[in-house]
Parts: sequence; structure tokens; C-alpha cells
Amino acid sequence: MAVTIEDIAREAGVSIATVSRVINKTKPVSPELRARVYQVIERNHFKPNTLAQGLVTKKTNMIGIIVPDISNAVFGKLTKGINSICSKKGYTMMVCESQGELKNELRLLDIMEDKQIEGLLFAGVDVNHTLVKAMLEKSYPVVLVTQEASEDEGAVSTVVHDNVTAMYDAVKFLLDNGHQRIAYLGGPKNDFSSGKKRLKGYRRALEEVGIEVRDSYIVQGEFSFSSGFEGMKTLYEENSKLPTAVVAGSDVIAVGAIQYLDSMRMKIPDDISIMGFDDSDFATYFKPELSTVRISYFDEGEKAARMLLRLISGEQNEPAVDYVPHKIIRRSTTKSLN
Amino acid sequence: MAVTIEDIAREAGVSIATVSRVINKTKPVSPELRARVYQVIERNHFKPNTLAQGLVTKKTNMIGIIVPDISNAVFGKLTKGINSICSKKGYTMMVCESQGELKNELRLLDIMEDKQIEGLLFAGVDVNHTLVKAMLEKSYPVVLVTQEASEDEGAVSTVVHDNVTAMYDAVKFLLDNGHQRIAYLGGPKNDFSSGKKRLKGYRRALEEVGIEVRDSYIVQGEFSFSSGFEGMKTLYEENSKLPTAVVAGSDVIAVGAIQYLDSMRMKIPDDISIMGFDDSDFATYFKPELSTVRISYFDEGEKAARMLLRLISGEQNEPAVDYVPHKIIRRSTTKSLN
DNA sequence: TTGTAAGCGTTATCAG
DNA sequence: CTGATAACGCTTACAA
Repeated sequence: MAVTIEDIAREAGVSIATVSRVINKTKPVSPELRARVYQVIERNHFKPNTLAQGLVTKKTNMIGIIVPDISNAVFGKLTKGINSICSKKGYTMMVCESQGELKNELRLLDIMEDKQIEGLLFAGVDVNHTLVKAMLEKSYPVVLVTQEASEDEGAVSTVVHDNVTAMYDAVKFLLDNGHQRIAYLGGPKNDFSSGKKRLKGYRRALEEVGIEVRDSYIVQGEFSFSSGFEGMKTLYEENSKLPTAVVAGSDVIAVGAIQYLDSMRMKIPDDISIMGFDDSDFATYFKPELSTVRISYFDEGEKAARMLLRLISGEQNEPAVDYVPHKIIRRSTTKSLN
Repeated sequence: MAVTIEDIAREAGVSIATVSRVINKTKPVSPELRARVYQVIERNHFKPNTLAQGLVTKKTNMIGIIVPDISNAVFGKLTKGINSICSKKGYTMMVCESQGELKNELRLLDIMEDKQIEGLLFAGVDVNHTLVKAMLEKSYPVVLVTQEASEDEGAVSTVVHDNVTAMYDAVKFLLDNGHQRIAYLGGPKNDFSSGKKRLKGYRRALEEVGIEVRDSYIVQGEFSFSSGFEGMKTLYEENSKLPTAVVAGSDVIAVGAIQYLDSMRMKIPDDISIMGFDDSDFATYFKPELSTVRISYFDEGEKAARMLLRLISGEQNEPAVDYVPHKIIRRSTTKSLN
């Protein structure tokens, strides 16, 4: 069906070796032959079969990406960042969705191996020992992105933002603005980096200034609007003494909380301050605009992709950890009490 | 390095053909041998090299996806829908970003061919003759999704929502609610399905009831917040007689428009009604909640993937066009004048 | 039911 | 500089 290197060789009156050489510029070929071969290639729209190439060279120019949820904006940005640098280097991405379930993640790790990817970018929810072990056994290098490993720390390369410090800074910001009663409305308990770590940052900031962290001020749920709404409801109903500010585990959660407060006729930020996390696109779509901590997932994707490429090329050999900066964005859902 | 079929054969004391047979269940193998082979496979974690397999069988179990913007929520949903059915059937997705530029689209079409994908899902911006021609020349079947071809209609399979009717229905909804002066705040002029077609629906609805469509009520831009903001500004400043309602080409545009009106102290929906398009996640995140026309991009992705699989399996041979339904969602940014 | 061997489309080694 | 030819890892007639 498709035209092969052999067809070209025959038509150009040379050996397939020569054709291969002009394609890959791997060894000198006389100008005349080269020209002749190029002609025939053009005329026939010849494109080498990458499967055959990969079979012998072990280079497939494909990298894999595993994310929990393809349609989630965070992973969309991340993937875009990854793509921006990979496509530039001639790599194509195979992207898969794990739903954040270990079973799927393990299966995809295998599938990726079958497909002979050259490297993998992995965004997980809880990268535990089982997962790390499986990754280490694979034939390709992997870099964790967005989530560091929860066990076997440092065993596999990682590019993340510092969740502990990011949330610490958010709380600190509120503290500096005179807030004392600050609640935490976070994501899943079992989410290592975006759940546990952020909560840790919250705790640390409070403890550092000697404020007691009360359990009734901590609500964990999902990274969703409805979870933010319900969580805020819980906070509202279970605390006779309401917090003056709440830090949310994500912008969507923050917005859900705002809507609940709105339904209770609470004014933001006058009655209560709300701080988001991520700086999603929609953070400035409505009034009051959301104060939040900005994470550039696009940059994170780029950085991770660069590291993976270094690992693939052998330019880098040891696992490394790289951090992407975050930034507190003060907008209109937070108010100073000073 | 990796263990091959030959290693397995040797260790199990059978021929590689036998191993191949037990792997693919392609021909009967005696129970004893089968068991023995399975054992060895398990013990060595053997996984056949899919490149080698693909080279001979022409089946790579990979499909391609080309979208203008990976991080755009619409395409995120679409991709998720595609993935949901493809992964179920054992297909893996290669996803690429075209930025909506013809040059890139053409290049990616080629790359996909190199990679030996079995089929392609294509989301474009203007699928013109050049593009259609290129697609038809490829070795794989393609189905257009989200965008029908702007030329050579019907030449390549398509799964879309009916943009003309969807926008027609939106305007009709407003008309039925007593609005007479309705403006259009749309996407790019050069976007065939989401731009031109929607505008066409707008015109048709108005003309049908004998309302003159005035140019000053039509503003086209980008599918972005700022474009919605600026577009609304233009509408506001260039019309002494303001519209009582505006239909937007997307929810983001609508939200940008709302923010401009808000800055002008206009009340929504009392002073002016706004209708979005897409029914994005954030449509209900803030008050007033956005009235819009719902398109289920996830379903669209699923439907398109199913069609592609049918094309691949040969179950379907002729190009077909399939429509996904839309639905008017009345929420709080539109008001009845009746 | 099992094995042998001829591809699949390239690259790469080794002579020439 | 150029050409045979042996891999690469697997499937699939064709024989046995």
C-alpha cells in the first residue's frame, strides 16, 4: 500500500541504504545521488514508517502523559505546557486518564511500556510505594509533575510547586491582614500534595504564631463547586464562632463557598474573607474578583517536560526535584482587618 | 534488554510461533503448552513489543486527536468523551494541538500518518478544501468533530451539534420572551461552525419574524472574556438605542459582556438580558446564573469516537454526518418582557 | 497441534 | 561514498 524505502531505492536506482542515509543525514552521500533520491521521495510523498524505525533504533519520539482527569482545567494547562516544549522537540504525546485510581495507573504504566514511549510525565493523586516501585521497573524514565511521591521520597524525578509553603503563605497573608480565626476548606484527604500538603501549610502558619488550630475549622472534601458549597455550610453550621476568613484548597471550592455564603446573605469580603487556590481563568470573571494563590501549571508542564527530555537524552541521570514558584494574588474577596 | 518472544519460547521450550499463538489466542494450542507458556510469560513480565506487532499487523491501537487548543475547556470535555470510549476499546490517544492554524494542521496530519494511527478525530476552525483533500489522501479514516467542513461538504464523516439551529433557538427563546432588539456578540469571523454558523442562526431567527438585522447589533471577536468585555463596550457605545438582549457566541464572551455592563451599572437581567453558549462549568458559579444553550461536548466526543471506530473496523464505509442535540437552559441572566 | 521460515520497513555493520 | 545483508520483535502462511 504505502510507498516504502525500497520503492524509492528502486525508482532512484540506488540501494535502500543510500536512501536511508539521505533521509537521516547519517552518512555522507554524493550530491547527485542525494538530489536524485530527494526527487523521488518528493514525487512519491514518501514518509518513512516510524514503527519500523522505532523497532531498530528504539527511538519512537513519543512520550506518555498520565493525568487523573483530562477535562480538568489544571491538567489542561499542564498538558499544554508539556506539549509546548515536546512538540518543539519533535515528540508526540500519548495522553491517558487514570481517574486517580491506583489500579488504572498501574495498568497505564504497562500500556505505556508496550507502546515504547521514551519517557513519561505522571500526575497522580497519591504516588505511593507501589507506584514508585512500578515506575522504577519500567524501561522509560518518568518525572512526576504536580504531585511529589508520598513514599520513597526522591526516588523519582519531580517538578512541583511547593504546596506546603503556598498554603502557608496564603494563611500568612490573611494573618498579616489581621485575621485570627481562619478556616480551611480543602480537597480530598487522600490527595497527598494538593490535600495533605496544603493542610500542613495551613497548620504550620497557625502554629507558628501560636494560634490553636481547631478541628471544627477544618473541612475536607472534593475539588468541586458543590463540595465547596457543602463544606462552607458545615463550617457555618458547626461553628457558633464563625471564622473571619477561609482559605480554600482550590478556586472552585472557594467559589462554591462564596455561593453558600451568598445564600446566607453574608457579604464578601465584609463579613468573611475568602482565599482561593490555583488562579483559574474564571477567578476574575465575576465580582468580587477572587483573591487566590497563583500556580502556573503551564510553566510547571514546561519545566517537567524539559526535565524529562534531559532524562531521555542522558543529559541528566540522577532523579531531581524542581520547584515552580507560586504567588499570592490579592483581589477583592479578602479584606484587611487592620 | 527487554525480554522478547524468543526468550519466552526458549525458556518454555516451544517455538516462537506457539508463544505468539497463546498471546493472541489466534490458533489452538494444547492446554499443557499454553499453561507452560503463560507461566514463563508471567515470570518474566513479558509484554509483546507493539511496534513489532504493528509493523506486521498494521494495527497499532492508536488513534489521533487534533484540537486547536489543548487547555480549552470545550476540547477538554471533548477529549474526555473520546477517551472514555476509546480506552474501553483498547485504543490509546495521541493528542496534538494545532493552534487552529492550517499550516500546523497539515503538518500534524502527516505526523499522524507517520505514527501509523488507525484513525483520526479532528477538531478544526475552518476545515476547507485544502484540509479535506489532505485528509482524504491519508491512509487512515478521519471524523470531524465540533466543526463540519466549510467546503467539500459531506466528503468526510462528521459529528457536530447544529450551530445554526442552536443559535436560532437561543434567539427564538428571547423573541418568545418579548425581546425585539437582540444583539449578537460572537466569536471569530473565520471560525466556520462556531462563528459563521451561529451568526447565520441569529440572522435566520430575526429574519423569520421580520425583524431587520442591523449591523451595529453584530460584533464579532474572539472566544474570550476580554473580547466579550470589549465587544459589549462597542455595542454599548455605538448604539444610541441599546438592545434589550444579547446572545453571546460562548459563555466566556457572555461573562465578559456582563462584567462590562456591570461596570456601567447596568442591571442584569433587568436592564438587559444575556444569553451564553456552551453551558460551561462556571455558568452556575456566580449570581445571576447564566442562561445559555447547552452543548454536551463529552457526548459529542463519545459519539465521534464511536463513529471513528466503526470506520476503522469497516463496519461503516461511507462518510456520515451525525448531530448531537443542544438545549436551551433558562437561568437568571434572561428576563421575560411579556 | 506445532514448528519453520518468510516477511513487515528500517537502520546499521561491514565490506568494497 | 555505496551496497549487501543482518538484525529489530513479531505474525502468519505453509509444512509437518
